[in-house]
Amino acid sequence: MREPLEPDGCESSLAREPLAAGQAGDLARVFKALGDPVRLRILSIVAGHTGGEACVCDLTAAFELSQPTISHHLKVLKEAGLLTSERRASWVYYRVVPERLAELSALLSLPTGAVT
Amino acid sequence: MREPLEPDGCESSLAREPLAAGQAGDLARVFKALGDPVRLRILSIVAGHTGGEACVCDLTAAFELSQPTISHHLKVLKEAGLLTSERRASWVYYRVVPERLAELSALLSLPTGAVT
DNA sequence: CATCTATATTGACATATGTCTATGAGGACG
DNA sequence: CGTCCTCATAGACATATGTCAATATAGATG
Repeated sequence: MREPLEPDGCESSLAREPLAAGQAGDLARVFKALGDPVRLRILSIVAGHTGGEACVCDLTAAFELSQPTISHHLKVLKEAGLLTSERRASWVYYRVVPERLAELSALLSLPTGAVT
Repeated sequence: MREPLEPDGCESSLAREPLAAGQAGDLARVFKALGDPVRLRILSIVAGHTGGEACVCDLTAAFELSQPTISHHLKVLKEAGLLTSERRASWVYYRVVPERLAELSALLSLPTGAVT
């Protein structure tokens, strides 16, 4: 889940051609990771955090959920390629992967001059 | 699920400010709808179909899944505001809602000159 | 009206998912 | 070295989800 979501230089759009089953599976995993309110908020907090990163303690403080639950969501986001983590001393800092978001964003933007 | 995903003229980005719990819930429902390979392929087929629309028969033909299963996925996509349907004679035609995709696309595109 | 075709709904069932508690692992620090 | 502190993993459990077979609904057509 670290490689680009699409095979090649084709920078995509859902409408370009029928999504192959394989690509659809990879993509679905990423969107599924986004398909939870807590994970969306985590992503939003990390993205908006000063320095572009947030430690787990910042996140657990932002929710009324157990620390393991937050940890679980972070794992899902990381495995979807949406976050990276780095340990510094006792703390683990998470950052968003902007390229990943950009890929999704591009995929969802339909060609403006679509054939109608 | 037909209203815009964000309250106001704020055209968004995940990083702009911590996503409120309510917005996150609405958004998550939409991303969850995208979080299935079959639904992504359905969306792709409809988006890429001549005339911008496809009838259910086009879709059932494209998968090795039962007709009720396809119907179920269409319902999920429709309730997420990603598709609309229109009945003409015996057939029901589905179309993507480009505004909805555009909203998501905008939300996922981080501000380029992000504060680092 | 009877019937056929296209699509939707219902109910059932196996699997996936989100959450928790309990516990483990990695460093800091006395 | 023992003890905190921060974070991750494991296991359990209730609920959600994807799928199917069976059935219902809507419109066309004889």
